[in-house]
Amino acid sequence: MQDGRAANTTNTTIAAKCKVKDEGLRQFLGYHIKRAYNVLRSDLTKSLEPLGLRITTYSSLILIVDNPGIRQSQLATNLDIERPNLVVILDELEQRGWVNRERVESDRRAYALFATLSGRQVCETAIGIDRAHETRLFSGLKHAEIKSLTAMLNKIERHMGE
Amino acid sequence: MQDGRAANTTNTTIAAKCKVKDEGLRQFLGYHIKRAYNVLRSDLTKSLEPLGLRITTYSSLILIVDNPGIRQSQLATNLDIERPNLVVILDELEQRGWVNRERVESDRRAYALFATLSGRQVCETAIGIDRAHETRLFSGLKHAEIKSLTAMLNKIERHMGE
DNA sequence: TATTGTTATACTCTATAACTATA
DNA sequence: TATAGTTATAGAGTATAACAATA
Repeated sequence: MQDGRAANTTNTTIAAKCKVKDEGLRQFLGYHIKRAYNVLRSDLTKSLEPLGLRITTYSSLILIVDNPGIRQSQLATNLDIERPNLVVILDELEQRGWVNRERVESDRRAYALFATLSGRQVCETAIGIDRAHETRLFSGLKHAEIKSLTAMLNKIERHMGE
Repeated sequence: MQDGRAANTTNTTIAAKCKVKDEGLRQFLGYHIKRAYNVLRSDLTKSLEPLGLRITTYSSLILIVDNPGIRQSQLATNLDIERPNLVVILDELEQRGWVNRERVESDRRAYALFATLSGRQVCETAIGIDRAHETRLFSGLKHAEIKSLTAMLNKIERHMGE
């Protein structure tokens, strides 16, 4: 089964007329997670683009809206983003007028982050878009399936800390 | 542990003393898929690195080993990789001596891809490493859970074609 | 005209080292 | 000295347009 190239003169291109064999890849759960993630990322990116948000800026904005005064370091930790990468994300959010950095008086090294009114508004809109995006892509799954899927993914994610 | 400072004047830094609220993000399945994928990607990348393989070169190599004579365009389609990006992946595999591009006589635009002996050997080793990696990270999941997880992810993935 | 592989390019995400200013 | 934020930089993945050779 491995080697289709019986003769160069008769049929050099067996793979071309057969279905591609991908059992070797499909045996790995990680392969399916990657493919599902790519589909989701691509669709959500396109869905958020009209708002001027990327997935990273959107995720950051949600946490800032829900946690007024959060520090950059806390945000980075919670989003699993390296601090240097967060800087440009916040620059972008600040430039759009959606987030403010405010010096913390008690520790002048740190910045506390606050969403502006328009930041909270665009965040609400984005959440609605995200919900619609997931409703669309997860329509084949029952509510209970989504819950168990979430639980299993959390188990995988937490496994690195052990 | 995080925050010892009680009050600024009253309390400008509420988030600093509370656990960060991430329910807004955690309501989305896509967020959990992304985090699980990042953990998996990072661990598999490190695991394959000693072999000189990246995830993309490794995935390509598996498909070439399992489908001798496959064309680049077929490979790109099956891996959901754009053709231009596949070129550098194959350059790398060819440079390592793991894959050969062979002109197809019946269509001289195309290349048929074949794994070399050492290509098949490194692929076998990599598959063993991948299995160990998944065994490690999925140890919290039962076999039946992994199967249903795979099925659900496939549903999500296929939803884009509709 | 369409397709295969290629080049060039660009954008995003991720990752690390080193700097500054505060603590 | 240690930490918060920053700068600079590099690697990897992804995406599109345009080209040459071939169909």
